[in-house]
Amino acid sequence: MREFMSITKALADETRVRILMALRGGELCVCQITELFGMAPSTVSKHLSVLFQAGLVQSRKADRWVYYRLSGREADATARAALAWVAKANAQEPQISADNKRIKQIQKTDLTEICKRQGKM
Amino acid sequence: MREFMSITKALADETRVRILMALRGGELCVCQITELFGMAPSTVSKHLSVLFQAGLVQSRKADRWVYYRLSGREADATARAALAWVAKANAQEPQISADNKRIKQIQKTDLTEICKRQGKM
DNA sequence: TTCTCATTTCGCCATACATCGAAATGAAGC
DNA sequence: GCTTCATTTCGATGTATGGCGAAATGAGAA
Repeated sequence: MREFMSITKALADETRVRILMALRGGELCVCQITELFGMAPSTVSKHLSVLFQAGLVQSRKADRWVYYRLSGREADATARAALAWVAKANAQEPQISADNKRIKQIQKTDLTEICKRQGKM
Repeated sequence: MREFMSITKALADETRVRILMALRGGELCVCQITELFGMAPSTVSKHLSVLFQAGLVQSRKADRWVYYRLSGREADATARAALAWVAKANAQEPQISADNKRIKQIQKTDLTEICKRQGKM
């Protein structure tokens, strides 16, 4: 039950749901997600931590950046079902479409450039 | 998105999840649910209100009591999928089994008797 | 080792929410 | 119409959580 509640609590915040939907297009590094929401890096990091604790996302470190992606086979059936539910429910949401557009732009920018901007927060 | 978040927020409380699982055995009146959790009637009523706003449960008034049940065809696809996910994820939970046992006991007791006890809260 | 720098952790503040008791509601019976 | 009584609403309180900035972390470069 504890595990299940960690998932529902993770899903009970709009920013975290938007992060999950953003990751459907493939892995993103912390600074890219930070850029997408215009929030402080520490805030985004905390959100990612909550999603990770719930088993909904995985991370890998490469070069100077940490990349997050949706959990696949690593996740148990409940987490996978949650991800499927979230994906289906929000597929048509305007907010998500807007996010996806923005992500495409962000992905064209060099990571170093993005991180430089965030140094001032 | 607002609708979806109302569902995830409704699911982000253990008591509310237990209520949903309890209702899988059929409709229950407010005082029976109150008896199950040993909470104040006002607290249980608030929880049921949250579940109702999210479209996860329906209610009907009969005699002196209000009965709540899981939403069926009334609910949209997202809410129904949520209920299915919750049911599957918690089917084997010890806490839920214990609740189900307790409910069977409660259902043997007369509603008037249950409500009398709660008058003192 | 020392420096750099993306990320995380920590401390703080404001807001949201679970819970309770008391008062309001409103339907059924007298 | 008045009373009863299950439920809901209201108001207050403590706790949990989202947000930020500052400091800590830690891996790679110099």
